[in-house]
Amino acid sequence: MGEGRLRKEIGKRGAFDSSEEELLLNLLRTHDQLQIRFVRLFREHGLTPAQYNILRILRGEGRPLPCLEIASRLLTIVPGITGLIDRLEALGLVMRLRGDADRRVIYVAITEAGQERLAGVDEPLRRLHRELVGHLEPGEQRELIRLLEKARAGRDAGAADHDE
Amino acid sequence: MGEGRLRKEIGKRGAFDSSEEELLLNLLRTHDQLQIRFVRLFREHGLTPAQYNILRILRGEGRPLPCLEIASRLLTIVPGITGLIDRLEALGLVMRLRGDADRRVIYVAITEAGQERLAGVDEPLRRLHRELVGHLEPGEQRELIRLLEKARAGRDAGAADHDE
DNA sequence: CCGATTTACTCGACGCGTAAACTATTGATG
DNA sequence: CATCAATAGTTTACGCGTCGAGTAAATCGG
Repeated sequence: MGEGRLRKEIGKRGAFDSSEEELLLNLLRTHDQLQIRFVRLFREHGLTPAQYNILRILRGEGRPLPCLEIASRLLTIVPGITGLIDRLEALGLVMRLRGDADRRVIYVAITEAGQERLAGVDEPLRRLHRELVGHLEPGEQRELIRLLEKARAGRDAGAADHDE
Repeated sequence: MGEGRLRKEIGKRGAFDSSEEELLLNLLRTHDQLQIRFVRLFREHGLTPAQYNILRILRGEGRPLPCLEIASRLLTIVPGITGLIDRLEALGLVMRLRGDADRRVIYVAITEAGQERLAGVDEPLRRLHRELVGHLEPGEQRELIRLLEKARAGRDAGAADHDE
């Protein structure tokens, strides 16, 4: 039954080539389903996931950040940032500040409206978190976290500690 | 200790709100890192992930499929299919066949070139699968699969039909 | 001080996911 | 047969990730 379910969902013909493949397809599939829920929630609050992430980073940092700093934390490639900031600025949720020391840098700051928008998302988001994975036992959650971290460590193990 | 690492990567300020949040962020983050590798591999073969998935579905099924049938297996919303098929057709990897019985239906068939393109990806993809998660013990892989399925089942299971 | 390089960011183009509205064909109903 | 609803697929519009190329400000060699 472990393999029958995903195979049916994806519409594959034969068995999985390997347990690695089954695992990765499960991971991708799970992500997709979760993502759909997050997208919906953010949309209800007039935000996209990318916009939410930027606001979240700015709030977390507590000070304006350069565009490139934001980009590096998003794992997103640089050029996309401009448009994202454009839209957030048009929504009045962030503002651009030109740097004094280095005038090449443009700092992005979250506005009051941005803070409020974010605050409105906090509680529904917590509820969604519980809805999505709250049915896993605490021990299962820890184990899942451990396995995911181990999976990721396989790739960047040696590089993990060179912090950013 | 398991929480220090992701927090540093994402650039969060405080601790996680909950283990649910930590779990979900780990999942999203893991997916992103894996996805980067898949995208690269497919690009080396002149394909995008979406294009690969369509070819894979067609090969797996072994017969032409209607557009909507493909869309339903991709978890992708319908309209995107048109453009995907357009590009695959332009690349000569699939072709459209008008249905005899029902002339509304357009069947999509994989071509010889499509089969060959796909065959060229098979082995590198298997290698990538092993590289990405091959360092997990077989037991860990099974457990991870089980936990991911359980995580997904929380959503699908009872609530699948009331589909908000 | 002038020109070349570097840094930080922007612009244009393409692929794709999503939603809303449209066309074409089919099947049911009168 | 005429018409209307449902179905298959497309078009259009927008947001976003990605790539390649471009611009403005700082920095460095002369």
